[in-house]
Amino acid sequence: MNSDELCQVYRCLCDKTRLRILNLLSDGALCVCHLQEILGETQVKVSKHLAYLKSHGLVESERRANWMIYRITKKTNPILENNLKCLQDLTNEDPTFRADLKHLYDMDTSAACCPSTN
Amino acid sequence: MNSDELCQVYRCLCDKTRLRILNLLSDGALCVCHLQEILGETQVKVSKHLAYLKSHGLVESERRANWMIYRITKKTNPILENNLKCLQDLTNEDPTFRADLKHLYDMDTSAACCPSTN
DNA sequence: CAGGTATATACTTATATAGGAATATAAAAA
DNA sequence: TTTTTATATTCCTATATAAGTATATACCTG
Repeated sequence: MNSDELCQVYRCLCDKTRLRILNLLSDGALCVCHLQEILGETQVKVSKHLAYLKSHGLVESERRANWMIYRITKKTNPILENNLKCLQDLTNEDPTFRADLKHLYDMDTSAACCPSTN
Repeated sequence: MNSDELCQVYRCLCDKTRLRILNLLSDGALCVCHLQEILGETQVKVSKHLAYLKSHGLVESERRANWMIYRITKKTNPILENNLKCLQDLTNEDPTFRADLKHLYDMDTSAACCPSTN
């Protein structure tokens, strides 16, 4: 990774909605509709931020029937991994991150769109 | 630190010039003119990026006669410290960061503007 | 005080990006 | 094949910010 790529990772991280998405995906893959529900944001907004993250290699997606399943990229990225870890540490301090995760855990994950086969 | 403050830190990190500045300051305090010379950028550009970093609490400054000495903030900031460490690890990989540090080490630091009393 | 040096700020322009509205696409269901 | 569901894309507008030019400020020296 060079300095330009590094900047780009930080550009991905410098938006709150994207941080919330990454925080949720750190816990496992999710479909757009579940992200949308947890974040309480519009479909377009969520979809665009996912596209941004994907275009810069931070997340990957896979279609499953009607649904698109997003996950943190499998390619190793030390900077990303490091900062995702920081995010987890922050979860206890930040109300938004904490509420998002609670929402995720309370969610019915038996729906067809988010198979537990993460 | 909450999620909004976290975003702001990443906003500070997502510019290459600012990353170069932070990388240099990780090694110790520097005046604007030395930063300017190492970076090979205009005075305005360097000054503005320093102002940006300062306004968001990542660096501090102190006047010494004609010169302004900038340093990494003394307030502990786990995210910042963590990423500055990543920067150092990257120094070996990235030509710009490496060249900047070489330039710094080769520089005459006996000048009045950059007393070694960092 | 006048002049010089170092740095900061104001003003302007260009670009990236955020977000909304409408529409397009892909797959499943009827 | 039409409709529905889930997601993506296009078009538009507003805002943040990067960088340049010119100017202002702060401090030092004589």
